[in-house]
Amino acid sequence: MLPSSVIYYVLPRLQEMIAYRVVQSGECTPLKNICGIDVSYKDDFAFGTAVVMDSISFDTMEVAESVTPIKFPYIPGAFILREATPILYTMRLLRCDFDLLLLDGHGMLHPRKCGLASFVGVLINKPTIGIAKKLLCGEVNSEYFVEIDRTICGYMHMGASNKRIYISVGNRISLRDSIKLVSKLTREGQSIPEPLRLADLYSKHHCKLFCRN
DNA sequence: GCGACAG
DNA sequence: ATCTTGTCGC
Repeated sequence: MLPSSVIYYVLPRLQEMIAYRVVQSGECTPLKNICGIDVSYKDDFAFGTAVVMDSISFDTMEVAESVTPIKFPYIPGAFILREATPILYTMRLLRCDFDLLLLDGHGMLHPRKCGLASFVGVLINKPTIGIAKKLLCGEVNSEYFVEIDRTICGYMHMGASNKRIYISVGNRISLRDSIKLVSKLTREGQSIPEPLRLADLYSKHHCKLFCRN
């Protein structure tokens, strides 16, 4: 089992170092191939699914799936311990390239400005956006921006059926562009951007199929 | 000390 | 996240 000193001292220092590398702005180049990765869990295994989709046509370009052993428990604020490895492993299986990665969890909307999307974004040095269903920290202001210590770190987006999601910069993109892209990539009647919604759907499906044998 | 706490 | 049947609602 993981020593608590790693969770309470080593990991936070690593997160602060990674947060320092986060770039909160992006280039003007069009983001064509969008990747969404999500992970489901069953017993001792993590089932990761990556979906790459064309941002204009919404055509699925590629799907990759992986099964890896679960190494860590879920600890709020230390989510990267549990989910980063399955995500990186699944991403490695992709044959086609992508311009933007969407992840289930926060980016810089995090106590140490380094949630899952920022951690992975800095590691792979690509644009990433964090999309979470619940707040880990911060307060929503009157304009739906989420503040930590009076600094804007994210945005609360109202999806279909009054379902809300919290958007934050992962890496190499602005919050403004993140909000725009999430809206653009979300289908009518849905609240989660399509690549992530499919990744979630497929990973749960893969998980159930796998466990029936 | 107590409660809150991404998936 | 996952464990789980029927059930309330658009």
